[in-house]
Amino acid sequence: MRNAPTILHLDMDAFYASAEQASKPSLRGKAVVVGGLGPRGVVATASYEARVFGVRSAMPMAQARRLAPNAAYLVPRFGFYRAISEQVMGLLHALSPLVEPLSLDEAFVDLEAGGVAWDAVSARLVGEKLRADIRAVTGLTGSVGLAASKMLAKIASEEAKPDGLVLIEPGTERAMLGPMSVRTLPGVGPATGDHLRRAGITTVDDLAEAGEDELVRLLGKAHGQALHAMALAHDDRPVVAEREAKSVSVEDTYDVDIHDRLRVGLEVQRLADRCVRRLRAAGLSGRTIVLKVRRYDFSTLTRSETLRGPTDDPAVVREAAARLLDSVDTTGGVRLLGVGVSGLADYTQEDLFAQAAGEGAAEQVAEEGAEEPVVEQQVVVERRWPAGHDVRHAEFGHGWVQGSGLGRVTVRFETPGSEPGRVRTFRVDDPDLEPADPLPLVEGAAGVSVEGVGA
DNA sequence: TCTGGGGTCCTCCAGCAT
DNA sequence: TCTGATGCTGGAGGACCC
Repeated sequence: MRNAPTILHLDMDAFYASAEQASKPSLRGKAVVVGGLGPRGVVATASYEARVFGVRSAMPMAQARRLAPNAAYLVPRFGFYRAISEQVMGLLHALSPLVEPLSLDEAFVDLEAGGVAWDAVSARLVGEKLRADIRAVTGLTGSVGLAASKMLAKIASEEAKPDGLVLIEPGTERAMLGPMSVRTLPGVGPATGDHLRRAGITTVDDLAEAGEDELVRLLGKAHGQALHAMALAHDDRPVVAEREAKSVSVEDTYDVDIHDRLRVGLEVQRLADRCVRRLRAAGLSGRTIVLKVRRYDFSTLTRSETLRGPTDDPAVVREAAARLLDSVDTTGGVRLLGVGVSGLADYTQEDLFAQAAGEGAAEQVAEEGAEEPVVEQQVVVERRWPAGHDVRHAEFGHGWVQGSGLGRVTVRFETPGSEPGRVRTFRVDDPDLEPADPLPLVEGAAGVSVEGVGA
């Protein structure tokens, strides 16, 4: 661990919900919940106003609706969020070549490697300027943590939320961490937290006192050693700019459990094709095919098969997935199916026989479109008017879908820079109404690249 | 109307080779 | 030739993260 707080962790505040509020003036200051709206959806992000009612990430949507019945419920628009994320990541890359994105809304930056900060004073200045720049370019707020290690920088940004900056001075880490819950440390989730609590360990100080041997005995070698080091505030992990993917997978949860074995088989084939499309789009192939099945009772099992060599052939992946399905009992119904490929390589080395066998299928997949997930969602957008998506009306201009049903769609006409707008209702097939790309959140700023972000 | 989707890493076990 | 130790690989599952 270095002796200056020059590792920065940025965490955008309630990112998806804040982006929606910035995009829709009538939602500012209101409870907004973004997540799956189907019968089995969960909350992806809740605005701070919604959190007041107890709504949290990963909570079933039905529960969120009971807690906050008057909140606005929107489906995620990942293309839109990705465009904003790219603006933010651009600001981070201006600080240092060493930027490690963790997700669309989170990243580590090594400020020392960028030569922009070398002590607490300069680091704090860089952090504050970054927050101001993010607000200027995106209109959103982010919280910044500064410390001498990744773990501490992440804890600091959590402490800084929302819309703040916390710097942990080297030398003060142990005192600060000591009284905190073990759950504060990365890698301690509900299961490990419970395990430790049963052993009488609830705080970081307890962890440090327990000693490495005891933690290894309780949690296993890797986890025990890592946790003991973290409790002592030891963390030497570098900021890593490029990470190679280890696996590619797709999965679907069905609104209603599937009982029909034939249908299960067809869904697995469909997922295998989707997975291969993703694999090919990334220029990858893989050796191990994994089938995932979540049954009616939420029990989850996986079956995998390792091939002789890597493949990106849809027929080969389909056949392997079908073989794996043969070994699974789906009596009682399945709620989720998934197909994944791991053991990735960035080249294909399929034997000639398999190539020939798969040719027809490969063409079929190509015809369905290499960017199928996006295309498929755009088709859905056009027909179903998902809540929250942008639209344009020939007469009333730009707006967003507030809700739809019974052949009607309700639209609120407003833009990021306007006052809260008025609501009008149209027939779903109104020829004057069409889906639109999101508008930039900040007028005159570099601008959200809006191409195709409606999906 | 209870529990998404896409990942990573770790542990344990069995089978096999040395 | 047999046996035990060891290490590797594959398969399954669990925990965690955003």
